[in-house]
Amino acid sequence: MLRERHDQDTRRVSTSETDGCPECSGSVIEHEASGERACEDCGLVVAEDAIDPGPEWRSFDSSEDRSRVGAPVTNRLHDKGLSTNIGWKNEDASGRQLSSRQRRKLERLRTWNERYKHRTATDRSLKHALGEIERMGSALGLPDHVRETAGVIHRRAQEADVLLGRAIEAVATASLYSATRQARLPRSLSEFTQVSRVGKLRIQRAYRQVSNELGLEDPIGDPKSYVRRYASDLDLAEDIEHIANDLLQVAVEQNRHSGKRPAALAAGAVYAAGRLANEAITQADVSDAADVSILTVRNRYMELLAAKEEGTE
DNA sequence: ATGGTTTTTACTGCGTC
DNA sequence: GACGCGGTAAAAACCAT
Repeated sequence: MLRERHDQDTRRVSTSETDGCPECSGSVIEHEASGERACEDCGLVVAEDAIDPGPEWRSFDSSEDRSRVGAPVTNRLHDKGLSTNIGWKNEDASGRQLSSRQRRKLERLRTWNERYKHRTATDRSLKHALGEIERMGSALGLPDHVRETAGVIHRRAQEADVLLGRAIEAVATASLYSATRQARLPRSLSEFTQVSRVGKLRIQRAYRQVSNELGLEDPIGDPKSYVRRYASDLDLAEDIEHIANDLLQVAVEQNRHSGKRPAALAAGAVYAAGRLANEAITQADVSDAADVSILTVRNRYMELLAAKEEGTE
């Protein structure tokens, strides 16, 4: 018994943006979570890492005015770039020098403005963390949008009191790690260890807690996110993809998946699905596509079928 | 460091085309 | 015989403690 396809995580993209599927000229839908665009009919993945088609800048208040005036709000600055800045020059708007009285007044204003900006301890630590995220992000060559999400994650972590007695840098690193995974850019934890100032263990702990606390999905750890790609690589029909996802669903519900490599589970599911659908695909094919050994494909696929048997009884 | 898992490598026999 | 498949044994890699 197959369950209906979950449609809430895909959305149709307007035809003006796409030319339809190159294979079968079916309509192309976008997978929201992964950013992949795939054909609705044949499952061919048209483009991965699609550019977000949404509006680039939002309006700053609820008004309709979207005039592009001023800098965009960014989560990469601790105050989102919205605080007041006072120039350092001692001149007025038209460039005239100021009187000494006005100059002293301006000095005071600057002082207080700076104090206000970094007033609270949380602001200061956030600033620190965002600095670290920037530093590590550029050291690892991660794209801007990843650093941006890392900033958001860190901010949320801070609001959820994850920091308590933890090195800020550990949480910052964890946030960045999490953001890169969200963006499906698999970087190993050890790469982060090399640029971070804290040890692997602390980062791991922080990562666990952050993702638990914030309920973040881990797209890399989710076997289903691999299915589409493998199925596409192997030129498999869409219903096979569905069967594979269904098998994974059952296995996850029975907790048969913990500890197993997600990619391996996905590979097993794809093979099992192919077999159930009488598709001519070999274990070696799947093993190749998924970069998992043949034996592992075998073990996973048999487990999945066993889980399905138990589930239906 | 250690112990428990999973994954990989290597080698096997069986059936089919 | 070549190929796909299922199994075992042992080493390697991984992860949590």
